[in-house]
Amino acid sequence: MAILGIRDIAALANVSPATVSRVFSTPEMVSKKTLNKVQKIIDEVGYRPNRMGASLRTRKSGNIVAIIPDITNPVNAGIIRAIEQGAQSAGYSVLLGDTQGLEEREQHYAGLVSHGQADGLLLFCSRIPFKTDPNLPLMEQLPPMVNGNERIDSDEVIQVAVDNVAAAKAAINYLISLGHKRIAAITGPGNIASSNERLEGYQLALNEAGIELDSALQLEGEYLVQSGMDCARQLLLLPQRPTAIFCFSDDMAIGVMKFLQKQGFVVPDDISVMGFDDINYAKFVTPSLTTVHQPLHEIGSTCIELLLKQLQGQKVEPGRRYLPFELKVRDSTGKAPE
Amino acid sequence: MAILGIRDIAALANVSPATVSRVFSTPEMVSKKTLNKVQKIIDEVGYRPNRMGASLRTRKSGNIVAIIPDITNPVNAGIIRAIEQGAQSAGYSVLLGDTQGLEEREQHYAGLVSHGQADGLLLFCSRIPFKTDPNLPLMEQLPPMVNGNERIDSDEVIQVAVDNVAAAKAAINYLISLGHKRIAAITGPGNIASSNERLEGYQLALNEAGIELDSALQLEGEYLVQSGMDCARQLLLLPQRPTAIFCFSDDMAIGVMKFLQKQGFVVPDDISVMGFDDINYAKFVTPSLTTVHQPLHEIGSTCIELLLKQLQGQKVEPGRRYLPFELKVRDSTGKAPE
DNA sequence: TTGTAGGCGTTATCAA
DNA sequence: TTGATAACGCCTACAA
Repeated sequence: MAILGIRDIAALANVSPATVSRVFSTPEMVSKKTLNKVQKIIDEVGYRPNRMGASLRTRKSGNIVAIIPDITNPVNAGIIRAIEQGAQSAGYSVLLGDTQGLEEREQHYAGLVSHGQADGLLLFCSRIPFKTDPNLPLMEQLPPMVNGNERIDSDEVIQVAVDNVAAAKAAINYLISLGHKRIAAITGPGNIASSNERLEGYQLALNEAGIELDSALQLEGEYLVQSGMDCARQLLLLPQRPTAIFCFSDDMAIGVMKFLQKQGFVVPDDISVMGFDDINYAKFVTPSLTTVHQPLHEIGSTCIELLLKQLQGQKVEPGRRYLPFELKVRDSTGKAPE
Repeated sequence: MAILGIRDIAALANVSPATVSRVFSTPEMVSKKTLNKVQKIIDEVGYRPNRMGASLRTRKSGNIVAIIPDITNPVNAGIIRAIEQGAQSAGYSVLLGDTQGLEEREQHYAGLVSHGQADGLLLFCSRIPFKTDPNLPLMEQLPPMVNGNERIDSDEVIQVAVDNVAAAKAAINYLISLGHKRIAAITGPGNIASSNERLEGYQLALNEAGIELDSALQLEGEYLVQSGMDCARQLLLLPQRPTAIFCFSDDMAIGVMKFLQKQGFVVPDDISVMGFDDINYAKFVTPSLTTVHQPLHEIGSTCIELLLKQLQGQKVEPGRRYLPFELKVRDSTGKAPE
């Protein structure tokens, strides 16, 4: 049995193809009687309109692309889930663009929009994956797009994220309030915007408290458990050890705790550890991890919402939207030792 | 500037649309000279062929759908990453179908294939999301499809997974070898195929060792950390406590350990805990978790490979492919107490 | 409320 | 090696 098209259905129902089309797109414009008649045929033969034909005509694919560095990262996974839900309930499908941080792949996936394979873009990295003419306004050169998590340095892009500077500041202020003065920071990779913002918040908080910065206490990690362990080792070798370690991701914090414990240190009595993200496991490691909560679902749903608005032709104001973070105090932080 | 089409390029380059098309699809059939000429125009105006037009003609969308219950689960995320890589390097894009376990959503996403929006299907649940006629051979009614992880009861479907029965058996045999006789099992939801297989392996291993089954030691969880904690509480309330607990997911094992420790038990001295999956955090919790390793990357890459083969018109034998699991012995299991 | 007709952008077939 | 022509399946003025 060959696959039937709209004309076959029309013939079987004794109506025109246009009417069949209307049954799907604007059923209120079809009389009850014909509607039933056509519907019956459709159900009988199991006709499904071909999306490609429709897309070609309407110039809408019904897809959006989400460009993320790593779906394996719980932060991204949480965001993507919210995106997928929002997209689905608006009739859109989500194309997954896992880039492993590679610019080449970011461009590949952004290209899907240029090819008409997707209508809009959700971008979770800090590069704009399009060649743009600096003489023209940026907004006019970009497709419907929302940038999440990683800041892009432009006021013309719609951005959704937590205020990383303020969040890091809040984290450090809490540690300071516990009496800590030698506070180490384990950052993410130096080319990641969010990591640099957190670093800024860290330095700001220390400055405001009149604590001198010590570059030996500032280590660069890779947002992975293993780099937490590596950095912890380095910090323990210091002549003057920190009394608290602020990690820019929970994974690294987990690595730090693991290493400290292996070396016989007690967290938080000897050294306090603070994370960032509040992944699921943060409350289940031992001791449970004090960390900065990111509202993953809200980040994802805000991103998709703003994108859908654009796709529906509504104007969305460019610029940053900050979503609220929350300091989750648990058991990995405590008073500074004497 | 309006978007240019293939005819515009053809006009600019003084060739026919067919030639421009060939520059993309079969450049070896175009003379060097015309190739260069056309290429130059393409680069100048930044022409990108519209995928919808091509798809309509070729009846290939270039997309595949991955239907998974929850992208937030590290097991799924790991598999998806491998899938995405394999798909991308073959020129396919991956549509993400996160279903939250809802049959309705499974069908929605499977529908993308019927609508021509995707060419094939990767299925990580145990229902076939198509209405099929039981009188006809199943294979002829299904689109190119591969089923991963969750068994479907049919020899006509291509399936890729770990041998859950054997894996669970190996896990229990190891516990038995440590002297454990009262071994509890915390299963996944009762409608999940993989969970039932693991349960089968658990029972088989105990039977073969001549250990009587005790239904009080067999609890149903939800694959979540929280249900691990809940089940652990129940087990501790038993008149005869287990000396070992086998959890059908690492998340539940982490919950179990957390609860045991909170109650003052020492793992593994008082009670041994074994997980399943070997997620990233398994080796970083305290004590590090003994568990059954699933080869996530290999599962994903095998799935996509078998799907791509079908999409290229090659015949793929239906039936199950088992990928090797591995027992990872760490610190959460030890000799049974006297 | 329904039908007619043309075209969305590409590729496949066939002929040159 | 290249070109002319006809679909692919659908939607949407416009006309009836």
